[in-house]
Amino acid sequence: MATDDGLFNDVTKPDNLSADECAEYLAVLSKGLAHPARVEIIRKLSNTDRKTRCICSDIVKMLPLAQSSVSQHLKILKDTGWIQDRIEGTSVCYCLREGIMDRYGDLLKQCVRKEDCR
Amino acid sequence: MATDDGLFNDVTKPDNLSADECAEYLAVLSKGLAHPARVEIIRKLSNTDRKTRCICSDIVKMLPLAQSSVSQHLKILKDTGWIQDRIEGTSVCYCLREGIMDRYGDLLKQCVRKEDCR
DNA sequence: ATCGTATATCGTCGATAGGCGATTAATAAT
DNA sequence: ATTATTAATCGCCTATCGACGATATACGAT
Repeated sequence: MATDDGLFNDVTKPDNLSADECAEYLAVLSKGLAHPARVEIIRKLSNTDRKTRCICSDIVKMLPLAQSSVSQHLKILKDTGWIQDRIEGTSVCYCLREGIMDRYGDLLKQCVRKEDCR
Repeated sequence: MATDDGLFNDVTKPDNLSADECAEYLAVLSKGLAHPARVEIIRKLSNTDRKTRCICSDIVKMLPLAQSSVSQHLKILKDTGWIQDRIEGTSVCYCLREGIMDRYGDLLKQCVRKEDCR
């Protein structure tokens, strides 16, 4: 089952953001991507469809980091709204939050390209 | 005249990046946006065309931060490749690097959407 | 030469990031 | 019940961030 913490949980909801909220939200999402290891994780997950397994241990194997460090990065990605997890027996399956890439792209356009935040 | 430091100077050049370089570059740019004040600055600059003046002191006025803090954020934006500066008499004119938004968008697509980094 | 304005840089401080190994917790297998 | 596997968390350490006031620098105007 999907977990429920993080700064911007209801990633699917917030739509009429004030300019400040826009900036805040964009900053949070950007912070999620502000480390190469986390970019790698997002790339990996974006190439794994939702039905496919996307297991934590695979991510650990993929990166030149200790398991604890990877776990930390996964937590940050979860807290910043990029990913979800789902427990499957003894392992944990990670996947991108639905539509998060598009949402990020939209925010970039909204907040950065033009003055049309509300 | 445009200054010349920062991690990814030749923002106009790097085009066939390895996967790692892709991740690194995307992380650096993302770090640039990873603070609301910097998002605000980028928004401000993106709504200011290149001919228009985009003066440092205006940015300071816009933000609820000390001048030294704003200067620090501007430095980070410069170092991460988002902006350029140009001295004009006694003030400094800031603007977005040419095509940086598009480049960021492209990187997102390249590095995150599909496995087509080189 | 002096003053005012505009910016960058320095030094300090507390908070956060990022790394690691060790430990804990939870399940699966024996 | 014991053991193995998987992943999160803890504690520790160092480095970087982010804020600030103070200072330095550079220039224009007087």
